[in-house]
Amino acid sequence: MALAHVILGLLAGGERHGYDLKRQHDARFPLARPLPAAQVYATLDRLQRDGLVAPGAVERSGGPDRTAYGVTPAGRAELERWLDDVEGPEPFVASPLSVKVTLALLAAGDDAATGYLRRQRAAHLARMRELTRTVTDPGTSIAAVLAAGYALDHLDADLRWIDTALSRVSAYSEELRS
Amino acid sequence: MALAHVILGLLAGGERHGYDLKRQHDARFPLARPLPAAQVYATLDRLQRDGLVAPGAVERSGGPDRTAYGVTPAGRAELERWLDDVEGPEPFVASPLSVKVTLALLAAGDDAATGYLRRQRAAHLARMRELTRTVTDPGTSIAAVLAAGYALDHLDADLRWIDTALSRVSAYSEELRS
DNA sequence: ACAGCCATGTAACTTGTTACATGATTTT
DNA sequence: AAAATCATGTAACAAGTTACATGGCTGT
Repeated sequence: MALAHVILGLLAGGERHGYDLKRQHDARFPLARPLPAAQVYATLDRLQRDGLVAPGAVERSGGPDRTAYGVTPAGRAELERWLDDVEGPEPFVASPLSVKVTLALLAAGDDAATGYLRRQRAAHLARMRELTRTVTDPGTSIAAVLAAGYALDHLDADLRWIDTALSRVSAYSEELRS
Repeated sequence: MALAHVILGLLAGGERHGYDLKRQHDARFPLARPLPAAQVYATLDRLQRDGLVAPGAVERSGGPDRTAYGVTPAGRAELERWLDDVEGPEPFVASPLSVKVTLALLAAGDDAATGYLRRQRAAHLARMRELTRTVTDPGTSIAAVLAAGYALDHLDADLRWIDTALSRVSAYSEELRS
């Protein structure tokens, strides 16, 4: 229910209609994938079904009717609960990188896994150069700087992992084969 | 189609039946969430529909029939394509952390966002202590060490982000309100 | 005898994705 | 006049999750 909470949060400031929510989202999260409008309407339907939002004012001006939605008391309670909750201790760890390396080792051998790690390393470095440009550009908003910084830190974490993985490929490969 | 590729990879070593794939998965990815068996059968159905796997030998021994599946040539090609592909340049960045902080700022103000960041920081540190125990335990398999190391690096990246975010809450808050 | 794992599957449901239809307004 | 964007929605589909039904085998 990730998107549902985002929409609740955006509605907390007052009633808004569907497309407006899409615009708010795209403005607030500049480096995130633009939200497909269709998903907003679908999510609003579910939120209304669950009693967390309710339709309010309807604006009729030329084009199609614009129905604004507002957060109900139950919705406000749910939003508060979610905001208070720390992002789960994540009891499980499954990284896309290690999954791919493991399967490359199993299905195609050490060389394939090593090659993959090296290519991934290069791709990460290229992406990091791009993001660094974004961060250092003085015209970038704080929201975009924070988002890009987050991505940079995590790409760097990936790089560290890639290097330890490279140094252990042969030992890991042996373990898998046993 | 994440799980589909995992299953293709596990089948690359030879025919296996559904439950065996679940066991393989859980053994290969020790810190990942155990794979619900039902999902294996559903995914095998889709893979068969798409011509990437084909049913092979059927073992009939006491219990229910065990149908083993094998990778077709098309499946092998798809697996190779996927293994060669580096994990996308991820053109979009949306971090659960920054989403929550942004919404906390919008919906509940600076104090709520700051409080959330501090609580999240404490939760991360606790989780990192746990994972460090796993990594340093000499009995841990290489697979588990790699998985835990990955998680540790990324929790550390989160911590760095949390600290920069804490130092910019008020500036960010102003930007959002403008 | 009973608990628990092995093994297969069905059904219902939730979230997210894509493509499409419709038509108005705004910009070039 | 054409193209882009505003704005709403439907329909079909993909992927993952949970609960359940069924029955055999294994260990205590």
